Amino acid sequence: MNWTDYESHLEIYPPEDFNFEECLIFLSRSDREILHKIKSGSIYKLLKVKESLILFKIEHTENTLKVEFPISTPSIHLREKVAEYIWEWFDLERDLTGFYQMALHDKVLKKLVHSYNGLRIICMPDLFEALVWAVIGQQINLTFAYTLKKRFVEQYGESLCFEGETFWIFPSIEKIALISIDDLRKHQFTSRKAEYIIGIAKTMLNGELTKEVLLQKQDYEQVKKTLMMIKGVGAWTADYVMMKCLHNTSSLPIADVGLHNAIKNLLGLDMKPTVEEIKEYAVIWEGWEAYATFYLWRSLYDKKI
DNA sequence: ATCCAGGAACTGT
DNA sequence: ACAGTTCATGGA
Repeated sequence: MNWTDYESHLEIYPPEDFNFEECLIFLSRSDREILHKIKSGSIYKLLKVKESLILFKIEHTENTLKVEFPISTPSIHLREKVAEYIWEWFDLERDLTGFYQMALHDKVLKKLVHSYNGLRIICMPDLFEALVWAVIGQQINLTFAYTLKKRFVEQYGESLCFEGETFWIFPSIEKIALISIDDLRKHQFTSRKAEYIIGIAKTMLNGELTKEVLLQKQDYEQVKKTLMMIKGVGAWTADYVMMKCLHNTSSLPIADVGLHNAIKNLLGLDMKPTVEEIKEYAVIWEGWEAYATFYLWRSLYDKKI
């Protein structure tokens, strides 16, 4: 992590090939997103660290991320936690050289890495949030998924008001472990989704599942298998979480409809590719499947047909 | 109206 | 292992 603490604010120094504008495009993809706000090119987010609510603002100038604290400046310990969160959020530890070299030889990715150079996987550092968001997104369109997430956060999350705006924290494991399926059904969650989400909260509350334990496992299949033992987590969700939360660049949510559509658009296919065809495209991606997927998802935001 | 959406579990073979 | 079925709801 490359940063400096200036007591009143922080400066974080991303790698050369980091594109803040691309981050903003991704973070602006839904007007129903309530876990951060974008205002005048700056990102605002509320974070909870050890019972402290911290509102921070990220500005970008000359490839430096300047982090300020509009409400009050937290302690040095918490400032470091904020820096760590941001470093992880934008996957700043990643060296993308290998990805870009590989992509030059790939007909699918070649144009994308040129257009979106510096785009990094926008992560979800919190495992519970990543799992719940993935379950919410299963088999429904993204717009509705964001609606469900908004209801979920506004009903069960913590919030804080500042200058007439409300900032939200994703609901805690403790809180969700105690609600009932019917509580979520009132918000148009299907009973199945409700059951999965509450089950995940209960499993994590018992300490049976933590990000640390998953990160300790080195073997890709072992991590995936562990995740898939959770009811409601299939192959797609496991890969999604490995990609967005565990920073596993080899994860490939191969059943993903967005991935299929992106390839179809990009190659001008008449029909969406089959899983077998995607496996063939993905051979060259080895080691960078997650980044290939993320760049393909990004391409979906360009061409609204 | 109709199709389908950033799927998963269950069932039967 | 593998394919078909069911679940449920809103978006376009």
